[in-house]
Amino acid sequence: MTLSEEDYIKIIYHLGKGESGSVSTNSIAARMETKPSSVTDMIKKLSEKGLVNYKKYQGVTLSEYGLKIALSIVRKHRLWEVFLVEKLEFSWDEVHEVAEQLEHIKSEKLVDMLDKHLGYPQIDPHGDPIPSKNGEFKKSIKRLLNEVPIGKEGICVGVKDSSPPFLKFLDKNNIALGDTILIVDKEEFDGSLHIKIRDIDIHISDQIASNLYLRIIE
Amino acid sequence: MTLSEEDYIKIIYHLGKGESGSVSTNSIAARMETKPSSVTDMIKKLSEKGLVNYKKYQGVTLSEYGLKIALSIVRKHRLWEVFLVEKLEFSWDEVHEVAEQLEHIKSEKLVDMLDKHLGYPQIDPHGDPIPSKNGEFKKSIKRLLNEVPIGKEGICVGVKDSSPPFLKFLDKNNIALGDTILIVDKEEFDGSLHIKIRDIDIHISDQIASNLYLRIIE
DNA sequence: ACAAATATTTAGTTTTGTCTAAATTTTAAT
DNA sequence: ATTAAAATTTAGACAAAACTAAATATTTGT
Repeated sequence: MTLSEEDYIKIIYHLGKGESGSVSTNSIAARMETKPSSVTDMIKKLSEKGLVNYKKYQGVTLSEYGLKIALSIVRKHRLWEVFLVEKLEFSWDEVHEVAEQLEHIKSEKLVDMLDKHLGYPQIDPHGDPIPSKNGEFKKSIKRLLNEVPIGKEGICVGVKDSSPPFLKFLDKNNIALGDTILIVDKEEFDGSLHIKIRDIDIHISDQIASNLYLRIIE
Repeated sequence: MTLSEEDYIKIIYHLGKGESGSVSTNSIAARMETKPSSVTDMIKKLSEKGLVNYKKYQGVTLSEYGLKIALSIVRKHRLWEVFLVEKLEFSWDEVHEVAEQLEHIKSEKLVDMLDKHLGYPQIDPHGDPIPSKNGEFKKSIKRLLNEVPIGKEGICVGVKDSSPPFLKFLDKNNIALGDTILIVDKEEFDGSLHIKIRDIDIHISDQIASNLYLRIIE
């Protein structure tokens, strides 16, 4: 698989999730920032290699084999994103471009060991689920932090209240988009939460918790 | 810089260290596993871009700019090797192929943060020094472990005694080529050493220490 | 010094992934 | 149901990086 082929497969995968069935030449061209004629050429090649199902003028879908490849690329991309945020202090919005490069590195052992090193994460800093080695997916849902059950962990993916004081609070407490948050305990009395973030325990009020969105696994 | 150009620059750098002055077309071709005619083509391109000094039939040397690029690639390669061994449990002999790919990832922040994450290592798992961000090099020397001064650290790069019992001993104590070893203390009484390896303190006899080679910085 | 051996370069192709321009098919509108 | 618009494909070309075969330079052995 060349770099370019992998990019096409990944894009067809992402566009295909829109559930409209098959993916159009034009939409691929737009995402690849290339011309439709180039896309046609590449699709033919991918089709000959058995990675996609293609009928002229009818758009394209991933074959079973193509889907497997796509999932392995997505897996790599998201694991690297976790690595960049958790280990190298990248912020949520800086990771994509670099992960885009790292996802093409070819080494099964590298991916396995990276997965282990990161503690087998199931979700990336954008809250998207990470496919397992054999391509299985957990579904993820978005919840306000105060609605997440005790013991669950999730990724911080957004705020309900975006007022400067609230954002300042988050900043002061070192809570950023992309951070993993574990709900350690909840006080019955006032609904306040004990959470663990970057291995540090902090205590936050229900008011804060009801303005932070987490993405959690099912 | 394309991938291929980077490979050429790196190879010219390594061959050039042989101090014969300029690097021959043939030697580059051998290392690149390509044909001399292809090398000539590429050298012309690199020369036009100001990365190398080239006169027909006279071989090639890196320009100042080319050297800067080469050092940055070497730096990346060796930092990734440290990462693979220290963080992902790769062994000394598994890292090269993967680092060969990782060295081409383009992100200044990635390299800086990786360097920080690894604790600014000065030497890679093969005992070769890692150029600093601005291309400076420490010289490295090979020493028997029992000749390394207290407080120094080095990389395990070889054994003097390669008998099965000795190798078995190393294995049992989790000492492998590529491991970083810190000399914590030496017992005056019997010359035995307290060393730290992978964050674990162990105590080894002088007999062991006099059969293990470390590579240390200056 | 000069022929033979070796090293290097040139010339002309190939492959990959792209492009433009033109042709064709599908979709949408009336 | 036609036709205009949009989407897609074909045909022909190009740049990068490689190749083969042939030509040219350099080095070496005597």
